[in-house]
Parts: sequence; structure tokens; C-alpha cells
Amino acid sequence: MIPAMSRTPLHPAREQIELPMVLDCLSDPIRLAIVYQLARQEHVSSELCCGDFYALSGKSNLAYHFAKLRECGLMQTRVAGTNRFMRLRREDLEARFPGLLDAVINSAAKDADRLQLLSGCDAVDAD
Amino acid sequence: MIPAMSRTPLHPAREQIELPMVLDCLSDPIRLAIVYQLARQEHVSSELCCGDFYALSGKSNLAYHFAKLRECGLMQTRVAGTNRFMRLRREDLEARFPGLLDAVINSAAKDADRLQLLSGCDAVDAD
DNA sequence: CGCATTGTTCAATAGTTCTTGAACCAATTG
DNA sequence: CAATTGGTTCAAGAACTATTGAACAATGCG
Repeated sequence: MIPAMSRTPLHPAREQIELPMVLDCLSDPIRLAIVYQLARQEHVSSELCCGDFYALSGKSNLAYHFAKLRECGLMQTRVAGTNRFMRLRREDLEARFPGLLDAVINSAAKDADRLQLLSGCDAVDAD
Repeated sequence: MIPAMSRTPLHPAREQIELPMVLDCLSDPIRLAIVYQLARQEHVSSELCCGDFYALSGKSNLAYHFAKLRECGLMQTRVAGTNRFMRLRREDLEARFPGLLDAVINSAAKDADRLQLLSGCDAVDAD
């Protein structure tokens, strides 16, 4: 039996991803910033780990938001040793809600300053 | 002096419309249904009045959700006699968040049954 | 005017969400 | 094994949200 904490957490199947939950998840400034940072550096690597987001909030609060992002189907978590790597579920989201994720990310990008999306962040290249 | 209740309520200017507030507003099932019904019959009339949404909830609860939709910039309310006519602020939203509203509405349309978007509604043509 | 219609506002309540720190778990390193 | 690293889980509190019914406001109509 694999120990509880080293198992990959549960993720909803593609068809279980619900629009209201996704929108609610993206409406929180910290979660929007997490998604934004993931999207912003997808051309470098599709994954980031928890520690890459410490500029946004404390560890336990981040774990709370990561769980929300997983449960609504926005993110996937892969366990590797003591690290958990997160990535956006782009394909699943595009299949369920075409154009939505990009519209949100592009809209967020326009307001990046106002939304403090990159405050103290060094995991993302500035353009 | 115009009596308080017959004045047009305050609406945010285009540049004051904030992404997190809009997403949060759209994440509530009742508000999503309101927006969806407004969008669905725009080809008939750009406006609906409060009573057209009684299938979704009670009067006072609807007034609460209408206020939220106004305050976040999704809807505009026009006062005409004892009626208030609502319409989507399509142009402002498109200018601030290109593609977002349509992505949400199209995604909602795909899940209309699951989301109970049209339950008991006769203000909207079925396709 | 008196009354119906259309909606809003208020107060109360149940439930939810975010945040924090402390405790904990698992894997790695010395 | 002990200490460190990387994250999660738990408990508690403050703040916010949705919902309800009753009271109210403004208009329209007989």
C-alpha cells in the first residue's frame, strides 16, 4: 500500500469539469495569479512546483488554493519525491470550454499590474 | 430632485470593470443563468426585465443578484416606469476582456441541461 | 384617491470561504 | 538514525455570500 501522502491526489475526469467551479476558482486573485504564472512560462516548462509560488502567500494557504485548483479541474499535480509538480489541464479545458482559458489569461495579462499577478515573482520571464 | 428609487442605479465605468469580480459574478448558477438568458435572446431584444427571471428565484433574491451583476459591470439597468430593463454590457466587456463573455456563454450553452440554465423559462426561444 | 404592479431594501440566518499557525507526513541527506 | 526539505492537513476565527420574508418605494390605472 502506497502511503497516503505520496499518492497522486484525485483529479476530476474531463467530463466532470464544471463551468461554475472553474469560474469561481479563477475569480480568486491568488488562484488567478497561480494560473497566470503557470501559463506564462509554459514555453519554458509546463510544470512548476509549490515553492515557485511562495511570493503569493504562505505554504498552507497555497496548499489550500492548489487543492481548489485541482478539484475544479484547472490543474494537475504530479508527485515526484518530495516535490509536487503542477501543470494546467489545457487540453481538457479547451475541450470542455473552448477559448475560455486563453480569454481569461489574456484578460489577466492586460491587467497584470492592477491584479498584482507577478508581485515578487522570479519564476517567470518578464517580456 | 428625482426620487431615489426611480434613478438609474450606478454602474462602473468601462475601465473600472475588474476581471476577478466578473468571474466571481459568473460563477454563481443563478447569475450565470441570468446572463445566459440575456445573451440567448439578444437577437429578439437586447433587454429583459426582472419579471422575466422569476423562474430562477424569488423577487428579492433576484434583486440581490441583479445588483451584483450591475456592480461588476456585466449588466446595465435602465429604469422605465415601474420596470427596470437589463441588458448585457457587451461592448464594454469585449473591450476589457476580448472573447471572454462569448467563451463563457458558449461553454454554458454546451452544458445548458446540466446547469439548469433554462428551467421553466419561456422568455427564450428553444432552438 | 385607492389599489395593483414592479422592484428594491432591510434584517436575520445558515452556510461558505479565506487565512493563519501548529502539527504532521514522506522522502532525502548526512 | 537524526535533521532537513517540501508539502499537506487540521482547527479556529473573521469575513463574506446566498436566501428568505416582510416592509417599503414608485408608478400606473380604475
